[in-house]
Amino acid sequence: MARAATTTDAFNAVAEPRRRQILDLLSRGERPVNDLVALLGLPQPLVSKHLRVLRQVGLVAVRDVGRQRVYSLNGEPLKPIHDWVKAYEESWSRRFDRLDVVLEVLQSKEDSHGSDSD
Amino acid sequence: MARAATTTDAFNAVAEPRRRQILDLLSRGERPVNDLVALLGLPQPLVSKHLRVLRQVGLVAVRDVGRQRVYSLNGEPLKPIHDWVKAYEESWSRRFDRLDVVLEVLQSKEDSHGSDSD
DNA sequence: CGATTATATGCCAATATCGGCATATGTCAA
DNA sequence: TTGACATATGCCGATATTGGCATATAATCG
Repeated sequence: MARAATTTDAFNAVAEPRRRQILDLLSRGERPVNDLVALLGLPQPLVSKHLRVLRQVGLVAVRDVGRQRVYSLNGEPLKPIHDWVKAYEESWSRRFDRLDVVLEVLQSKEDSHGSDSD
Repeated sequence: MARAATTTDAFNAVAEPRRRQILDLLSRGERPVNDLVALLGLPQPLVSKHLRVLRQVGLVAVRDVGRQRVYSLNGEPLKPIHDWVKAYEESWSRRFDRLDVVLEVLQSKEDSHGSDSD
């Protein structure tokens, strides 16, 4: 085995920061590839490759306009991510409701287990 | 280069479904490793390895209790994920506000570009 | 047709993963 | 001390990634 393919999931596809950047740009409106290339300052083949991954998980759609390919956002595959993290929202916003847990965290940081930093 | 380390980010750490499962279990309360092993039905070394990754990105904390190591959830590193996806929430909940985009998606699916299924 | 523009693909190197299995480390009990 | 229990680590194989560079494919223009 190995790590799951980046095209398995939105989870996996979006773990790559550049792909998140691309989505962020597209959220402002559709763009042809070369626009993205210019905005990102990355080599064109690399951008095309990232777009391919995003296409395969359905996060972007393409449309042909002359010799350009215009990419647009399709956020729906992000919903599972949203749904999943949303359940944890309280764990940081109301995190002092469970002081015991906080204390445990602090305690384990002071303890002697190689300080779990690795 | 290669793919970013799983320990780089919460984004990367959480791309692995088993690690999400572990967090889901811990969200119900802290647990020693063997509890998780039993609940997940996975080999113990594998669980320990996943826990290590989660520890390295700060998603879990450990506490020693006798010869057991009790793991607990720390959701805070998930906040960046939440913040990021949240911005896209409208793109699926209000997705018919931009009918043009929807039409483009449909159109590109009918078009002849190898149907972007790959 | 040939040239140019726009984008996608192919191949390569380097890397780090996940899972399997064996084993090290650590802790408590007799 | 010896042993049993709980957990972590080490090494291995197989795989797939990201980025680089060259090149293929596609479409438009003269």
